[in-house]
Amino acid sequence: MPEGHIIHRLAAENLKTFGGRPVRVSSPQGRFADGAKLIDGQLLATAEATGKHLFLGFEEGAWLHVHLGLYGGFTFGEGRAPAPVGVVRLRLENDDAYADLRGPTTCELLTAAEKTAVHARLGPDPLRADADPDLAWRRISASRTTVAALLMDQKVLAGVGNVYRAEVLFRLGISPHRAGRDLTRAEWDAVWADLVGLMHEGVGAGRIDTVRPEHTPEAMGRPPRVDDHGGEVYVYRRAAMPCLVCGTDVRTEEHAARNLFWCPSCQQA
DNA sequence: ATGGGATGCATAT
DNA sequence: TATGCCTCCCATC
Repeated sequence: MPEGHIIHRLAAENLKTFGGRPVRVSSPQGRFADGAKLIDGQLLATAEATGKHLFLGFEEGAWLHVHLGLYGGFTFGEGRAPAPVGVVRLRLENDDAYADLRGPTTCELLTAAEKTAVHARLGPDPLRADADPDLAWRRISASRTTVAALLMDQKVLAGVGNVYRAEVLFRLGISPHRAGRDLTRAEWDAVWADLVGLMHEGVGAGRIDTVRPEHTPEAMGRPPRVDDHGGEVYVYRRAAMPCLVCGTDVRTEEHAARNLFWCPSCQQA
């Protein structure tokens, strides 16, 4: 379930599990066999994330660059690694633990310069302390593109995906169809601040929860919901269900090749 | 058994 | 704007 919060968690978990020790690196599937061989047995020195990009730094200077794409994922386990199940692109292991990577859109080795180039094409990441939200504001405030599309554009903002996009716009009552340049500075500041808060909570929880305490099913006197993506949200994947705040049916449409969800009443143009 | 969908992105037009 | 790609899982037949 890869938006930026998951990638930051993965950086921390990889570092905790493998950091400072030699790591056996392999590619049971074979597709990353050449790269795995180059770093096999080296110490894992660092791990970091920017947006949805994960970087593991090895002792001789190579960077393992992973992007999960739509459905890639890591599985961690304790103890000796079992025989691989399914299509495992990358396996990291030591005597105490292992991690399997399946289905990534990117799994490659980069030089430091190549890694820098990846960072250079990404906008500020709300989860990074060194992020400069002004860089995003400059692009948004000059763009005729919808705010819905801009929030998903990793050159504008790194780490926000379809769930955070839908939810932050709902929480601030902003119609997803407004042009970026029609946002006020105050609205942008609020969007950024909310993303910083929500995404940090997401890193801690490992899931996306955006519903304020006063709107939880319990507080509203509704039966509790079980959401199939794992968190409590206002509009994401709630098409044709009543808005948790006003009761209007949540709407959905395909927007720039992604499913967009919003409440037409709470988020007026 | 099958097929569609998915929290993403690159490329082509 | 449309298409392809990576892989798994679930609903449906």
